[in-house]
Amino acid sequence: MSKKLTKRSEDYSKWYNELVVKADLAENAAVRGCMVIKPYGYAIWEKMQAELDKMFKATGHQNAYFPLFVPKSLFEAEEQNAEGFAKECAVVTHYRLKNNPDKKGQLIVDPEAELEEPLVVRPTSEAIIWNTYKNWIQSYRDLPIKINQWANVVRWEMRTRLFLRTAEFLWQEGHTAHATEAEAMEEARLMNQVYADFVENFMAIPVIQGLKSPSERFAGAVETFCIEALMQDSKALQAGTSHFLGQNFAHAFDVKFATKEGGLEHVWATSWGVSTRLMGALIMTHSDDNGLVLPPKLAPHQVVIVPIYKTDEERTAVAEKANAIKQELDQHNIRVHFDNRDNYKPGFKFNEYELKGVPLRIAIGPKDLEKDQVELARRDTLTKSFVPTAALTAEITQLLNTIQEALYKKAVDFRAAHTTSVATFEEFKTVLKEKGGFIAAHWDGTEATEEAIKKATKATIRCIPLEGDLEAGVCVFSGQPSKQRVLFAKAY
RNA sequence: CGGGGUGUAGCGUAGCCCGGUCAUCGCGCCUGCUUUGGGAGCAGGAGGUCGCAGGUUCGAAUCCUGCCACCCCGACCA
Repeated sequence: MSKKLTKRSEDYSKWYNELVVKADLAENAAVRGCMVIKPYGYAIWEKMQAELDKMFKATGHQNAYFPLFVPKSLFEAEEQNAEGFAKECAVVTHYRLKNNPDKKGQLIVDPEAELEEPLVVRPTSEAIIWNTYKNWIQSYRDLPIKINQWANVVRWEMRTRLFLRTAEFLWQEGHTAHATEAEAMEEARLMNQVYADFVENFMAIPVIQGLKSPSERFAGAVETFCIEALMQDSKALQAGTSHFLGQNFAHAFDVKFATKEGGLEHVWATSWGVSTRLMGALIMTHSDDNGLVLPPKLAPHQVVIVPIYKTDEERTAVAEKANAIKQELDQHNIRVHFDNRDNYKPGFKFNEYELKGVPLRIAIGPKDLEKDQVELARRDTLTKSFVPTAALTAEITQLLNTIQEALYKKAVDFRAAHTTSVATFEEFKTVLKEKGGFIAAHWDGTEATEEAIKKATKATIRCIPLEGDLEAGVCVFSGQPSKQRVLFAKAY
Protein backbone atom coordinates (compact mmCIF):
# COMPACT_ATOMS: atom_id res chain seq x y z
CA MET A 1 0.00 0.00 0.00
CA SER A 2 1.33 3.38 -0.93
CA LYS A 3 1.48 5.79 1.96
CA LYS A 4 1.20 8.77 -0.37
CA LEU A 5 -1.85 10.83 0.26
CA THR A 6 -4.48 11.67 -2.26
CA LYS A 7 -3.64 15.04 -3.78
CA ARG A 8 -5.45 17.90 -2.14
CA SER A 9 -6.55 19.16 -5.50
CA GLU A 10 -8.21 15.88 -6.44
CA ASP A 11 -10.64 15.36 -3.62
CA TYR A 12 -10.23 17.48 -0.55
CA SER A 13 -12.57 15.37 1.59
CA LYS A 14 -10.75 12.19 0.79
CA TRP A 15 -7.41 13.84 1.31
CA TYR A 16 -8.49 15.08 4.73
CA ASN A 17 -9.83 11.71 5.85
CA GLU A 18 -6.75 9.87 4.64
CA LEU A 19 -4.51 12.33 6.39
CA VAL A 20 -6.33 11.93 9.69
CA VAL A 21 -6.12 8.16 9.47
CA LYS A 22 -2.61 7.78 8.04
CA ALA A 23 -1.04 10.33 10.36
CA ASP A 24 -2.33 8.17 13.20
CA LEU A 25 -4.59 10.83 14.68
CA ALA A 26 -7.98 9.12 14.72
CA GLU A 27 -10.27 6.63 13.04
CA ASN A 28 -13.94 5.80 12.85
CA ALA A 29 -15.23 3.83 15.80
CA ALA A 30 -17.72 1.00 15.74
CA VAL A 31 -20.37 3.49 16.78
CA ARG A 32 -22.21 5.62 14.28
CA GLY A 33 -20.47 8.94 13.80
CA CYS A 34 -18.06 8.49 16.68
CA MET A 35 -14.28 8.44 16.43
CA VAL A 36 -11.39 6.91 18.26
CA ILE A 37 -8.75 9.53 18.95
CA LYS A 38 -5.43 7.73 18.85
CA PRO A 39 -2.50 8.52 21.16
CA TYR A 40 -0.73 10.81 18.71
CA GLY A 41 -3.87 12.81 18.02
CA TYR A 42 -4.76 12.94 21.67
CA ALA A 43 -1.30 14.24 22.54
CA ILE A 44 -2.01 17.27 20.35
CA TRP A 45 -5.39 17.76 22.00
CA GLU A 46 -3.78 17.53 25.45
CA LYS A 47 -1.31 20.21 24.49
CA MET A 48 -4.16 22.43 23.29
CA GLN A 49 -6.08 21.75 26.49
CA ALA A 50 -3.11 22.67 28.62
CA GLU A 51 -2.58 26.01 26.88
CA LEU A 52 -6.26 26.93 26.89
CA ASP A 53 -6.55 25.95 30.52
CA LYS A 54 -3.73 28.32 31.43
CA MET A 55 -5.51 31.14 29.61
CA PHE A 56 -8.80 30.38 31.37
CA LYS A 57 -7.09 30.41 34.76
CA ALA A 58 -5.32 33.64 33.89
CA THR A 59 -8.69 35.25 33.26
CA GLY A 60 -10.07 34.13 36.60
CA HIS A 61 -11.87 30.89 35.76
CA GLN A 62 -12.02 27.64 37.67
CA ASN A 63 -12.63 24.12 36.44
CA ALA A 64 -15.53 21.99 37.65
CA TYR A 65 -17.58 19.08 36.39
CA PHE A 66 -21.31 18.59 35.85
CA PRO A 67 -23.33 15.47 34.96
CA LEU A 68 -23.54 13.87 31.55
CA PHE A 69 -27.29 13.32 31.92
CA VAL A 70 -29.80 16.13 31.89
CA PRO A 71 -33.36 15.31 33.03
CA LYS A 72 -35.75 16.21 30.24
CA SER A 73 -37.67 18.63 32.46
CA LEU A 74 -34.51 20.67 33.06
CA PHE A 75 -33.48 20.48 29.46
CA GLU A 76 -36.74 21.96 28.22
CA ALA A 77 -36.77 24.80 30.74
CA GLU A 78 -35.09 27.29 28.43
CA GLU A 79 -37.33 27.07 25.40
CA GLN A 80 -35.10 28.41 22.64
CA ASN A 81 -32.16 26.31 23.76
CA ALA A 82 -34.29 23.17 24.01
CA GLU A 83 -35.84 23.72 20.61
CA GLY A 84 -32.51 24.36 18.97
CA PHE A 85 -31.01 21.12 20.16
CA ALA A 86 -34.09 18.88 20.29
CA LYS A 87 -33.50 17.36 16.86
CA GLU A 88 -30.09 16.03 17.75
CA CYS A 89 -30.42 14.67 21.27
CA ALA A 90 -29.57 11.15 22.34
CA VAL A 91 -32.00 10.13 25.07
CA VAL A 92 -31.68 7.53 27.80
CA THR A 93 -35.03 5.92 28.56
CA HIS A 94 -34.14 2.65 30.32
CA TYR A 95 -31.70 1.56 32.97
CA ARG A 96 -31.52 -2.19 32.49
CA LEU A 97 -31.15 -4.97 29.93
CA LYS A 98 -32.20 -8.55 30.29
CA ASN A 99 -31.69 -11.88 28.52
CA ASN A 100 -33.68 -12.27 25.36
CA PRO A 101 -36.14 -15.11 26.04
CA ASP A 102 -36.35 -15.83 22.29
CA LYS A 103 -32.66 -15.76 21.45
CA LYS A 104 -30.11 -17.20 23.80
CA GLY A 105 -27.01 -15.13 24.31
CA GLN A 106 -28.66 -11.89 23.28
CA LEU A 107 -29.95 -9.05 25.37
CA ILE A 108 -33.01 -6.87 25.08
CA VAL A 109 -33.98 -3.64 26.77
CA ASP A 110 -36.03 -4.58 29.81
CA PRO A 111 -39.45 -2.97 29.26
CA GLU A 112 -39.97 -3.06 33.02
CA ALA A 113 -36.99 -0.78 33.49
CA GLU A 114 -38.21 2.39 31.89
CA LEU A 115 -37.10 5.59 33.60
CA GLU A 116 -39.82 7.77 35.02
CA GLU A 117 -38.21 10.71 33.30
CA PRO A 118 -36.03 10.39 30.21
CA LEU A 119 -32.47 11.65 30.50
CA VAL A 120 -31.00 13.73 27.72
CA VAL A 121 -27.33 13.10 27.04
CA ARG A 122 -25.98 16.65 27.17
CA PRO A 123 -25.55 18.32 23.79
CA THR A 124 -24.40 21.31 25.89
CA SER A 125 -24.65 21.92 29.61
CA GLU A 126 -26.44 25.22 30.15
CA ALA A 127 -29.53 23.55 31.57
CA ILE A 128 -27.92 21.37 34.20
CA ILE A 129 -25.45 24.07 35.14
CA TRP A 130 -28.03 26.82 35.56
CA ASN A 131 -30.18 24.49 37.59
CA THR A 132 -27.15 24.15 39.86
CA TYR A 133 -26.20 27.83 39.86
CA LYS A 134 -29.69 28.59 41.15
CA ASN A 135 -28.62 27.05 44.45
CA TRP A 136 -25.26 28.78 44.52
CA ILE A 137 -26.46 32.32 44.02
CA GLN A 138 -28.28 34.41 46.58
CA SER A 139 -26.41 37.66 46.89
CA TYR A 140 -24.35 39.95 44.73
CA ARG A 141 -21.48 38.71 46.90
CA ASP A 142 -21.80 35.29 45.21
CA LEU A 143 -21.10 36.81 41.82
CA PRO A 144 -19.47 36.49 39.44
CA ILE A 145 -19.28 32.73 39.03
CA LYS A 146 -16.75 31.84 36.36
CA ILE A 147 -16.52 28.14 35.72
CA ASN A 148 -15.21 26.01 32.92
CA GLN A 149 -15.66 22.30 32.37
CA TRP A 150 -13.77 19.88 30.17
CA ALA A 151 -16.25 17.32 28.97
CA ASN A 152 -17.70 15.25 26.21
CA VAL A 153 -21.03 16.09 24.60
CA VAL A 154 -23.28 14.27 22.15
CA ARG A 155 -25.05 15.75 19.16
CA TRP A 156 -26.76 13.25 16.91
CA GLU A 157 -25.95 14.93 13.63
CA MET A 158 -27.15 13.53 10.33
CA ARG A 159 -23.73 13.62 8.74
CA THR A 160 -20.50 13.26 10.62
CA ARG A 161 -16.87 13.74 9.80
CA LEU A 162 -13.67 12.97 11.72
CA PHE A 163 -12.91 15.84 14.10
CA LEU A 164 -15.14 18.34 12.30
CA ARG A 165 -18.47 16.90 13.28
CA THR A 166 -18.59 13.71 15.30
CA ALA A 167 -21.62 12.45 17.20
CA GLU A 168 -19.64 12.60 20.41
CA PHE A 169 -16.94 15.19 20.81
CA LEU A 170 -14.62 16.59 23.44
CA TRP A 171 -14.72 20.23 24.33
CA GLN A 172 -14.55 22.79 27.05
CA GLU A 173 -17.55 24.88 27.95
CA GLY A 174 -17.34 27.97 30.11
CA HIS A 175 -20.44 29.08 32.00
CA THR A 176 -20.43 32.36 33.87
CA ALA A 177 -22.93 34.33 35.93
CA HIS A 178 -22.71 38.08 36.45
CA ALA A 179 -24.47 40.85 38.32
CA THR A 180 -24.66 43.24 35.40
CA GLU A 181 -25.34 43.13 31.71
CA ALA A 182 -22.18 45.07 30.95
CA GLU A 183 -20.01 42.66 32.87
CA ALA A 184 -21.51 39.62 31.16
CA MET A 185 -21.17 41.20 27.74
CA GLU A 186 -17.55 42.03 28.51
CA GLU A 187 -16.95 38.42 29.57
CA ALA A 188 -18.37 37.07 26.32
CA ARG A 189 -16.23 39.47 24.34
CA LEU A 190 -13.13 38.67 26.40
CA MET A 191 -13.43 34.93 25.97
CA ASN A 192 -13.85 35.32 22.24
CA GLN A 193 -10.63 37.30 22.33
CA VAL A 194 -8.96 34.54 24.35
CA TYR A 195 -9.97 32.05 21.67
CA ALA A 196 -8.64 34.27 18.93
CA ASP A 197 -5.34 34.64 20.79
CA PHE A 198 -5.02 30.92 21.33
CA VAL A 199 -5.87 29.93 17.77
CA GLU A 200 -3.56 32.54 16.26
CA ASN A 201 -0.62 32.22 18.64
CA PHE A 202 -0.57 28.49 19.26
CA MET A 203 -2.33 26.96 16.27
CA ALA A 204 -0.92 29.53 13.83
CA ILE A 205 -4.35 29.96 12.28
CA PRO A 206 -5.55 33.50 11.60
CA VAL A 207 -9.17 34.11 12.57
CA ILE A 208 -11.74 36.81 12.10
CA GLN A 209 -13.65 37.83 15.19
CA GLY A 210 -17.21 38.74 14.65
CA LEU A 211 -20.85 38.51 15.58
CA LYS A 212 -23.18 35.86 14.23
CA SER A 213 -26.24 37.00 12.34
CA PRO A 214 -29.46 36.32 14.29
CA SER A 215 -30.22 33.16 12.31
CA GLU A 216 -26.81 31.67 13.07
CA ARG A 217 -26.90 32.48 16.77
CA PHE A 218 -26.58 29.84 19.46
CA ALA A 219 -29.99 28.61 20.59
CA GLY A 220 -30.82 30.64 23.67
CA ALA A 221 -28.23 33.37 23.15
CA VAL A 222 -28.87 37.09 22.84
CA GLU A 223 -25.61 37.63 21.01
CA THR A 224 -23.05 35.17 19.66
CA PHE A 225 -19.42 36.09 19.11
CA CYS A 226 -17.32 33.79 16.99
CA ILE A 227 -13.95 33.25 15.43
CA GLU A 228 -13.94 32.18 11.80
CA ALA A 229 -11.04 30.57 9.97
CA LEU A 230 -10.47 29.76 6.31
CA MET A 231 -9.37 26.28 5.25
CA GLN A 232 -7.16 25.39 2.27
CA ASP A 233 -10.13 24.35 0.15
CA SER A 234 -11.38 27.91 0.68
CA LYS A 235 -14.29 26.88 2.87
CA ALA A 236 -14.81 28.62 6.20
CA LEU A 237 -14.76 26.90 9.57
CA GLN A 238 -16.27 28.22 12.77
CA ALA A 239 -13.47 27.63 15.22
CA GLY A 240 -15.02 28.84 18.44
CA THR A 241 -18.00 30.70 19.87
CA SER A 242 -18.75 32.83 22.89
CA HIS A 243 -22.32 33.70 23.81
CA PHE A 244 -23.91 36.53 25.73
CA LEU A 245 -27.00 34.78 27.09
CA GLY A 246 -28.64 37.82 28.61
CA GLN A 247 -31.05 36.79 31.37
CA ASN A 248 -32.64 33.96 29.41
CA PHE A 249 -31.34 31.16 31.57
CA ALA A 250 -31.75 33.16 34.77
CA HIS A 251 -35.43 33.55 33.93
CA ALA A 252 -35.81 29.92 32.90
CA PHE A 253 -34.21 28.61 36.08
CA ASP A 254 -35.28 31.48 38.34
CA VAL A 255 -31.81 32.57 39.32
CA LYS A 256 -32.01 35.86 41.26
CA PHE A 257 -29.65 37.67 43.54
CA ALA A 258 -29.99 40.33 46.22
CA THR A 259 -28.33 43.54 45.11
CA LYS A 260 -26.25 45.80 47.29
CA GLU A 261 -29.13 48.21 47.32
CA GLY A 262 -31.55 45.59 48.59
CA GLY A 263 -33.27 44.76 45.31
CA LEU A 264 -33.77 41.35 43.70
CA GLU A 265 -32.51 40.85 40.14
CA HIS A 266 -31.97 38.11 37.61
CA VAL A 267 -28.33 37.35 36.85
CA TRP A 268 -26.64 37.77 33.50
CA ALA A 269 -24.98 34.86 31.78
CA THR A 270 -22.39 33.80 29.23
CA SER A 271 -21.24 30.51 27.80
CA TRP A 272 -18.38 29.74 25.44
CA GLY A 273 -16.69 26.72 23.97
CA VAL A 274 -14.14 25.22 21.65
CA SER A 275 -13.97 21.57 20.72
CA THR A 276 -11.90 18.85 19.08
CA ARG A 277 -13.09 20.50 15.89
CA LEU A 278 -10.03 22.70 16.35
CA MET A 279 -8.01 19.61 15.48
CA GLY A 280 -9.76 19.57 12.13
CA ALA A 281 -8.90 23.22 11.65
CA LEU A 282 -5.26 22.52 12.48
CA ILE A 283 -5.09 19.69 9.96
CA MET A 284 -6.86 21.53 7.16
CA THR A 285 -4.99 24.79 7.55
CA HIS A 286 -1.37 23.69 7.46
CA SER A 287 -1.07 20.22 5.98
CA ASP A 288 0.26 19.41 2.52
CA ASP A 289 0.38 16.33 0.32
CA ASN A 290 3.26 14.90 2.33
CA GLY A 291 1.10 14.89 5.42
CA LEU A 292 0.49 16.85 8.54
CA VAL A 293 2.33 20.07 9.31
CA LEU A 294 2.18 20.90 13.00
CA PRO A 295 3.00 24.26 14.54
CA PRO A 296 5.95 23.82 16.92
CA LYS A 297 4.01 25.10 19.92
CA LEU A 298 1.55 22.21 19.70
CA ALA A 299 3.62 19.41 18.17
CA PRO A 300 3.95 16.43 20.54
CA HIS A 301 7.49 16.01 19.20
CA GLN A 302 9.12 19.23 18.06
CA VAL A 303 12.24 17.46 16.90
CA VAL A 304 12.89 13.88 15.87
CA ILE A 305 16.35 12.36 15.60
CA VAL A 306 16.82 9.69 12.92
CA PRO A 307 20.05 7.71 13.11
CA ILE A 308 21.82 6.42 10.02
CA TYR A 309 24.27 3.52 10.21
CA LYS A 310 25.47 0.34 8.55
CA THR A 311 27.27 -1.61 11.23
CA ASP A 312 26.62 -2.21 14.92
CA GLU A 313 29.64 -0.07 15.75
CA GLU A 314 28.26 2.80 13.73
CA ARG A 315 24.85 2.36 15.31
CA THR A 316 26.38 2.59 18.78
CA ALA A 317 28.46 5.63 17.92
CA VAL A 318 25.53 7.44 16.29
CA ALA A 319 23.23 6.58 19.21
CA GLU A 320 25.73 8.02 21.65
CA LYS A 321 25.78 11.28 19.77
CA ALA A 322 22.01 11.28 19.38
CA ASN A 323 21.48 10.74 23.07
CA ALA A 324 23.84 13.58 23.91
CA ILE A 325 21.88 15.88 21.61
CA LYS A 326 18.57 14.67 23.00
CA GLN A 327 19.76 15.34 26.53
CA GLU A 328 20.79 18.86 25.70
CA LEU A 329 17.52 19.61 23.93
CA ASP A 330 15.58 18.11 26.85
CA GLN A 331 17.37 20.52 29.14
CA HIS A 332 16.17 23.39 26.98
CA ASN A 333 12.57 22.09 27.21
CA ILE A 334 12.47 21.15 23.56
CA ARG A 335 10.31 18.10 22.98
CA VAL A 336 12.59 15.67 21.19
CA HIS A 337 12.18 12.06 20.15
CA PHE A 338 15.08 9.77 19.29
CA ASP A 339 13.82 7.05 16.96
CA ASN A 340 16.35 4.26 17.36
CA ARG A 341 14.15 1.51 15.93
CA ASP A 342 16.23 -0.95 13.96
CA ASN A 343 13.45 -2.42 11.85
CA TYR A 344 12.88 0.65 9.70
CA LYS A 345 15.30 2.30 7.34
CA PRO A 346 16.03 6.01 7.54
CA GLY A 347 14.06 6.76 4.37
CA PHE A 348 10.98 5.18 5.86
CA LYS A 349 11.33 7.21 9.02
CA PHE A 350 11.81 10.45 7.07
CA ASN A 351 8.51 9.89 5.35
CA GLU A 352 6.76 8.76 8.48
CA TYR A 353 7.67 11.87 10.46
CA GLU A 354 6.73 14.08 7.56
CA LEU A 355 3.35 12.37 7.54
CA LYS A 356 3.05 13.05 11.26
CA GLY A 357 4.09 16.67 10.90
CA VAL A 358 7.10 16.83 13.21
CA PRO A 359 8.50 20.36 12.65
CA LEU A 360 12.21 19.52 12.64
CA ARG A 361 14.16 16.39 11.82
CA ILE A 362 17.75 15.70 12.70
CA ALA A 363 19.60 13.00 10.77
CA ILE A 364 22.93 11.76 12.09
CA GLY A 365 25.20 9.34 10.23
CA PRO A 366 28.87 8.31 10.26
CA LYS A 367 29.78 11.17 7.92
CA ASP A 368 28.25 13.66 10.34
CA LEU A 369 30.16 12.21 13.27
CA GLU A 370 33.40 12.85 11.39
CA LYS A 371 32.49 16.47 10.73
CA ASP A 372 30.79 16.98 14.11
CA GLN A 373 27.58 18.16 12.46
CA VAL A 374 24.02 16.99 11.81
CA GLU A 375 21.54 17.31 8.99
CA LEU A 376 18.57 19.45 9.97
CA ALA A 377 15.37 19.36 7.90
CA ARG A 378 12.31 21.62 8.15
CA ARG A 379 8.89 20.07 7.74
CA ASP A 380 7.16 23.24 6.55
CA THR A 381 9.58 24.06 3.71
CA LEU A 382 11.07 20.55 3.29
CA THR A 383 14.52 22.18 3.13
CA LYS A 384 17.66 20.69 4.63
CA SER A 385 20.90 22.11 5.97
CA PHE A 386 23.98 20.97 7.86
CA VAL A 387 24.49 22.43 11.32
CA PRO A 388 27.60 22.10 13.53
CA THR A 389 26.74 20.27 16.74
CA ALA A 390 27.87 23.18 18.87
CA ALA A 391 25.36 25.51 17.22
CA LEU A 392 22.50 23.03 17.13
CA THR A 393 20.45 23.96 20.19
CA ALA A 394 20.51 27.64 19.38
CA GLU A 395 19.63 26.94 15.76
CA ILE A 396 16.72 24.70 16.72
CA THR A 397 15.37 27.14 19.28
CA GLN A 398 15.36 29.84 16.66
CA LEU A 399 13.96 27.64 13.89
CA LEU A 400 11.02 26.51 15.99
CA ASN A 401 10.02 30.14 16.36
CA THR A 402 10.64 30.80 12.69
CA ILE A 403 8.45 27.88 11.67
CA GLN A 404 5.65 28.91 14.01
CA GLU A 405 5.67 32.37 12.45
CA ALA A 406 6.05 31.11 8.91
CA LEU A 407 3.01 28.86 9.24
CA TYR A 408 0.96 31.75 10.53
CA LYS A 409 2.12 34.07 7.79
CA LYS A 410 1.42 31.51 5.11
CA ALA A 411 -2.12 31.10 6.41
CA VAL A 412 -2.60 34.86 6.61
CA ASP A 413 -1.43 35.26 3.03
CA PHE A 414 -3.72 32.50 1.87
CA ARG A 415 -6.67 34.12 3.57
CA ALA A 416 -5.81 37.52 2.14
CA ALA A 417 -5.65 36.01 -1.33
CA HIS A 418 -9.03 34.38 -0.77
CA THR A 419 -10.93 37.32 0.66
CA THR A 420 -12.75 39.34 -1.94
CA SER A 421 -14.88 42.45 -1.73
CA VAL A 422 -17.78 42.44 -4.15
CA ALA A 423 -20.32 45.07 -5.13
CA THR A 424 -22.90 43.08 -7.06
CA PHE A 425 -24.62 39.75 -6.68
CA GLU A 426 -23.30 38.64 -10.07
CA GLU A 427 -19.79 39.30 -8.88
CA PHE A 428 -20.64 37.51 -5.62
CA LYS A 429 -21.65 34.36 -7.48
CA THR A 430 -18.68 34.44 -9.84
CA VAL A 431 -16.12 34.85 -7.08
CA LEU A 432 -17.76 32.17 -4.98
CA LYS A 433 -17.71 29.75 -7.86
CA GLU A 434 -14.25 30.46 -9.18
CA LYS A 435 -12.27 31.26 -6.08
CA GLY A 436 -14.33 30.63 -2.99
CA GLY A 437 -13.07 31.97 0.30
CA PHE A 438 -14.48 34.90 2.22
CA ILE A 439 -16.62 37.36 0.34
CA ALA A 440 -16.98 40.78 1.92
CA ALA A 441 -20.30 42.20 0.85
CA HIS A 442 -22.94 44.62 2.01
CA TRP A 443 -26.04 43.06 3.54
CA ASP A 444 -29.30 44.76 4.38
CA GLY A 445 -29.50 43.04 7.77
CA THR A 446 -32.63 41.02 7.04
CA GLU A 447 -33.04 37.31 7.48
CA ALA A 448 -34.94 37.12 4.21
CA THR A 449 -31.93 38.32 2.23
CA GLU A 450 -29.59 36.04 4.14
CA GLU A 451 -31.85 33.09 3.38
CA ALA A 452 -32.23 33.98 -0.27
CA ILE A 453 -28.48 34.23 -0.75
CA LYS A 454 -27.98 30.93 1.01
CA LYS A 455 -30.52 29.27 -1.20
CA ALA A 456 -29.00 30.67 -4.37
CA THR A 457 -25.34 30.08 -3.54
CA LYS A 458 -25.01 27.85 -0.45
CA ALA A 459 -22.92 30.61 1.10
CA THR A 460 -23.86 31.83 4.55
CA ILE A 461 -22.94 34.84 6.63
CA ARG A 462 -19.97 33.63 8.62
CA CYS A 463 -19.80 36.71 10.73
CA ILE A 464 -20.25 40.42 11.03
CA PRO A 465 -16.65 41.43 11.70
CA LEU A 466 -16.00 43.27 14.95
CA GLU A 467 -13.31 45.37 13.37
CA GLY A 468 -14.87 45.92 10.02
CA ASP A 469 -14.63 49.15 8.12
CA LEU A 470 -17.93 50.86 8.78
CA GLU A 471 -18.30 52.20 5.25
CA ALA A 472 -21.87 52.60 4.11
CA GLY A 473 -23.12 50.86 1.00
CA VAL A 474 -26.03 48.98 -0.49
CA CYS A 475 -26.91 45.33 -0.07
CA VAL A 476 -25.60 43.17 -2.94
CA PHE A 477 -28.88 41.30 -3.05
CA SER A 478 -31.66 43.76 -2.26
CA GLY A 479 -30.04 47.14 -2.92
CA GLN A 480 -31.20 48.33 0.50
CA PRO A 481 -28.80 50.45 2.57
CA SER A 482 -26.09 48.78 4.65
CA LYS A 483 -23.74 50.15 7.29
CA GLN A 484 -21.02 47.55 7.09
CA ARG A 485 -19.68 44.70 4.96
CA VAL A 486 -20.19 41.21 6.34
CA LEU A 487 -18.29 38.03 5.47
CA PHE A 488 -19.99 35.35 3.42
CA ALA A 489 -18.53 31.92 2.66
CA LYS A 490 -19.35 28.32 2.12
CA ALA A 491 -18.77 26.69 5.45
CA TYR A 492 -18.17 23.34 7.08
C1' C B 1 -34.76 11.11 6.21
C1' G B 2 -34.32 11.38 0.36
C1' G B 3 -30.67 10.21 -4.10
C1' G B 4 -26.21 7.47 -5.49
C1' G B 5 -22.27 4.02 -4.22
C1' U B 6 -19.51 0.30 -1.46
C1' G B 7 -18.94 -4.04 1.96
C1' U B 8 -13.83 -10.17 0.11
C1' A B 9 -7.22 -11.30 5.71
C1' G B 10 -4.84 -5.68 9.84
C1' C B 11 -5.12 -2.16 5.20
C1' G B 12 -6.08 -1.62 -0.13
C1' U B 13 -8.20 -4.79 -3.79
C1' A B 14 -9.43 -8.85 -8.31
C1' G B 15 -13.39 -12.02 -9.11
C1' C B 16 -19.86 -10.84 -9.33
C1' C B 17 -23.03 -9.35 -15.65
C1' C B 18 -22.21 -15.16 -17.51
C1' G B 19 -23.09 -19.94 -10.34
C1' G B 20 -18.79 -25.16 -10.82
C1' U B 21 -10.04 -25.93 -8.67
C1' C B 22 -11.95 -18.38 -7.41
C1' A B 23 -11.00 -17.31 -2.79
C1' U B 24 -6.74 -13.10 -6.58
C1' C B 25 -2.90 -9.64 -6.08
C1' G B 26 -0.22 -5.72 -3.42
C1' C B 27 1.04 -3.62 1.37
C1' G B 28 1.58 -5.01 6.35
C1' C B 29 2.80 -9.21 9.88
C1' C B 30 6.28 -13.73 11.38
C1' U B 31 11.31 -16.46 10.39
C1' G B 32 16.18 -16.33 8.08
C1' C B 33 20.11 -14.10 5.30
C1' U B 34 21.71 -9.75 2.85
C1' U B 35 20.68 -4.49 3.54
C1' U B 36 20.48 0.79 6.10
C1' G B 37 22.35 9.06 3.73
C1' G B 38 14.61 9.44 1.09
C1' G B 39 9.24 4.59 1.82
C1' A B 40 15.06 -2.26 1.11
C1' G B 41 15.90 -7.29 -1.57
C1' C B 42 15.44 -12.49 -1.75
C1' A B 43 13.50 -17.07 0.28
C1' G B 44 10.03 -19.38 3.35
C1' G B 45 5.52 -18.82 6.51
C1' A B 46 0.95 -17.42 9.24
C1' G B 47 -3.65 -15.10 8.51
C1' G B 48 -10.36 -15.23 5.44
C1' U B 49 -17.82 -16.94 8.99
C1' C B 50 -16.34 -13.39 0.97
C1' G B 51 -21.10 -7.45 6.02
C1' C B 52 -25.44 -10.37 8.52
C1' A B 53 -29.92 -13.53 7.98
C1' G B 54 -32.96 -16.17 4.93
C1' G B 55 -34.08 -18.21 -0.07
C1' U B 56 -33.15 -20.55 -5.17
C1' U B 57 -29.76 -24.64 -6.71
C1' C B 58 -26.68 -30.95 -6.97
C1' G B 59 -23.47 -26.59 -6.03
C1' A B 60 -23.56 -19.42 -4.14
C1' A B 61 -18.42 -14.37 -2.95
C1' U B 62 -21.38 -14.65 -7.65
C1' C B 63 -28.61 -15.02 -8.53
C1' C B 64 -33.18 -13.38 -5.29
C1' U B 65 -35.35 -11.12 -0.60
C1' G B 66 -34.72 -8.65 3.96
C1' C B 67 -31.55 -6.31 7.37
C1' C B 68 -26.93 -3.84 9.01
C1' A B 69 -22.67 -0.77 8.41
C1' C B 70 -19.68 2.72 5.92
C1' C B 71 -18.70 6.58 2.01
C1' C B 72 -20.40 10.64 -1.31
C1' C B 73 -24.42 14.33 -2.53
C1' G B 74 -28.78 16.91 -0.27
C1' A B 75 -31.65 18.53 4.31
C1' C B 76 -29.38 19.54 9.59
C1' C B 77 -25.14 21.30 12.31
C1' A B 78 -19.56 23.26 16.44
